[in-house]
Amino acid sequence: MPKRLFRSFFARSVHEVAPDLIGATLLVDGVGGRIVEVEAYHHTDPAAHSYRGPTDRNAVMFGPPGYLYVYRSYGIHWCMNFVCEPKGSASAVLIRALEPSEGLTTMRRRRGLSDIRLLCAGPGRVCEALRITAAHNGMALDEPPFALFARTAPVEVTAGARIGITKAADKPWRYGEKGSRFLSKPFPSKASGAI
DNA sequence: TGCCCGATTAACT
DNA sequence: GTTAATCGGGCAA
Repeated sequence: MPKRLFRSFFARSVHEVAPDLIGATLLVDGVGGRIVEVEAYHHTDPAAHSYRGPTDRNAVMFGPPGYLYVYRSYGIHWCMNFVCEPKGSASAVLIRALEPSEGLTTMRRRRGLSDIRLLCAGPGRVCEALRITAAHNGMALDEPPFALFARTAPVEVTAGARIGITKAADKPWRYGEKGSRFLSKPFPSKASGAI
């Protein structure tokens, strides 16, 4: 049985946690898979929701690490983040893609498609497959319905520019499993390097 | 109060 | 490659 990850796992730099999450398994009510793509957001980062200080929406980011920050994207989708660093640092990791492994039938039904490669290939898609909504904002990641398990084998992690942002777009704070076919987009082979 | 725009996705041409 | 869908947050006035 893989080792469970608890909230203390997140109490360090978001740039350490983010690559360490690649290969970990995330389950919500027993449904989910291996994390293969994430992005790091730090409170000093102009692209981060926390950059301009606390508000009603981003309040969870300013709380303790190990909790879930969920926000509405483009008025349509939900996106989920894991809060990192000591309380008040307002840093978080955006979960961008999973390699589906548990509850495939459930995820296919929720997503309305059968192609396993598209079930969790993008932050909005992950939340639809795991049925994450604003109701999960502020919940602890080491308590039901959530379960996190450390990776069981070494993973080759690559980094690259984050997707869909205009500020600080040059920062290589997108991390993913090298060569995974479950990424939301491939990492440019030239601009990325193994860590 | 009004306006702009976004950590996206799917369906187009 | 391009664009519509869709709406709340954040800031200017």
